[in-house]
Amino acid sequence: MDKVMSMRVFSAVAKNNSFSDAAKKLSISKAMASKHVQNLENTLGVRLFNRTTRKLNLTDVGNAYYEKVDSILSDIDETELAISRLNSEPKGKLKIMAPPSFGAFHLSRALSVYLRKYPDVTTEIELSNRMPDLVEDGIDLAFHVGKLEDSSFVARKIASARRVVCASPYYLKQNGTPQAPNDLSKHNCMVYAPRTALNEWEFIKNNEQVTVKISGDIQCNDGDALRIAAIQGCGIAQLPTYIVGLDIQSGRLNAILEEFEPENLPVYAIYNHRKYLSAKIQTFIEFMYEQFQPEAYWNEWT
Amino acid sequence: MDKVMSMRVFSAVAKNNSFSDAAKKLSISKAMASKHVQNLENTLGVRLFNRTTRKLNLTDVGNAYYEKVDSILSDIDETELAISRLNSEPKGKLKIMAPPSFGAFHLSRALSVYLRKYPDVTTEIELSNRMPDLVEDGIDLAFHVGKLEDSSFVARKIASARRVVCASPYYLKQNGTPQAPNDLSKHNCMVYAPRTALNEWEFIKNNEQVTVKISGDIQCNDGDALRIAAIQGCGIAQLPTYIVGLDIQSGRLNAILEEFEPENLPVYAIYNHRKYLSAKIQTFIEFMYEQFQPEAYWNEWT
DNA sequence: ATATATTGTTTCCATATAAGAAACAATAAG
DNA sequence: CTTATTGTTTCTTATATGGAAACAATATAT
Repeated sequence: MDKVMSMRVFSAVAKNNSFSDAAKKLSISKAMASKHVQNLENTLGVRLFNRTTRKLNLTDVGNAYYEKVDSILSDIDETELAISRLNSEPKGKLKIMAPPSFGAFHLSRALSVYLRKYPDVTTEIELSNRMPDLVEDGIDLAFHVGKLEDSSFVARKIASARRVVCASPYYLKQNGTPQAPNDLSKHNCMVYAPRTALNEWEFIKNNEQVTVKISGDIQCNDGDALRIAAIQGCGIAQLPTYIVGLDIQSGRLNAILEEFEPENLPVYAIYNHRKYLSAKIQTFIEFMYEQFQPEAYWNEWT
Repeated sequence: MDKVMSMRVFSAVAKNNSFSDAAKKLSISKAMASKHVQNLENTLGVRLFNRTTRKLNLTDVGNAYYEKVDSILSDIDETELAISRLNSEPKGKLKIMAPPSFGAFHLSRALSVYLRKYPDVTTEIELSNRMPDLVEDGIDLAFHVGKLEDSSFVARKIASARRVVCASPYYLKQNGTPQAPNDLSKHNCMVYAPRTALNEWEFIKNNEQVTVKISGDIQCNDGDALRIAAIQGCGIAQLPTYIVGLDIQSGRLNAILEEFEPENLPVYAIYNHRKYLSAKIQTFIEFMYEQFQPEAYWNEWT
């Protein structure tokens, strides 16, 4: 028998000086009203009302209890209301994790708009190339580019990342421009290994996916570092356009082998659970999704 | 599912960072611990913990809830403890009702001793000849002399009241002393009608109860008034010894027809309920009972 | 690597409980 | 004297409770 309910019944009976009226107001039978008060009396070992079938009077213990019960009940109600509100309005700290090459520019760019829209939300951002442990690290939302291995969390695709092979104009002038994927074997191809090593590059040739083993003198898990290396003419890199899009647009890098481009990688927002998702997380995921509809701005530069 | 229990489980899980440990400490199965937290999450519409089988973390809603839950729980516990104590230690106001002729002297005499023994008890005394309505009048304890009609309350016999026929020496000298109950018909017999009218007096003759119709020019529901009348020589009265005991002892009144005395009347303490009787009432009943053991002092004057 | 132990969850089932309808006892009011 | 209303009790049924065991996931030990 639910003690909180018993307390509600007791309070109502005391207020109305009647079991019947209290039962009506609480939409329960008077039989239950009677049992609830008895339940309280039994657990407390105390008589709360002196009552006959016609008269009702709080005992003085009952009176002392009554003085406390209402404040306890309203404490419970207020707390539950506040908790529900906390979850239904975007509010509180949003802990986000993202790969540096994605987060440093694109995430913070979007975030600044989001935070202006929801001023009660604050953020803590961790940029890292490691795979996040949402529960252990207490992370609300993590971004991941590429296929997902683990499925112990929920993922929502928010954008796609076009991958492009590129090099600096200077490098291409010095070493020639590859015309087909296989030409890459003669070049210094810098390996981007975000979270998983990638010493193969994907392409699409005659509607068929082909992979080309590549090699070079730089392997790095940080896309921005490779971008700098490419710009400086160290070699060729296959990088997402969210890293090199602007460089290609401005001519610092040239895209090559565009006609062999592989399928875009998915960009996921991943989080812990689907049920009872808090408003701050829900609205942020939705907001990020909107940002990159119908196509992420970083994928086009012509 | 008891919400208070669910809150206790939630609090324990948060404290121990473990469902299993919390379950052990609360002596429930871990299955139940899990269900209780789910119960809370469902009623609140909120995720309280991020959890996998190996890791556990409060969500920030969970954290906000946790900050409140403990204070609510301790509020409930403290209240219940205080209420139990209130009932188990003599404390608070004791509302007593008694017939004036009994209360004005004997009750207040005993009460002054009782109150010295239990300083946390205060009293409100109503002296009245009417029959008390314990519930309506909010009376903790009432005293009644004589047979009980109503049985909607609990009664405890605490003493017996000897009844004696008496008159002033002056009256007897003027009108003669009756030698047998039947002689009373020639006398002015004052009718004492406490709560129920008594125009018959009881006697015992040859081990058999006999009643004698009496008449006189005074009928009163207040014993003390009749006592005064008797002392002043107005007539003969049959009165309890708790009223006239001292007068007979001092010679202001003479007892007559002592060999025909009827059975003593019971003196009852009556109260509302037997279960969960508060300490103040319980101890007071016991105290009063002790006062008049083995025999009430008012019944003997020789 | 493989085995073992421990975690939180789920399933299953006997048991206990909740809830209300109706009968009941007590007592005001008409 | 009848009627209506009170709080309690009884009775029955549908539901919930609670734990054992199976389960899935994942640390730790060997």
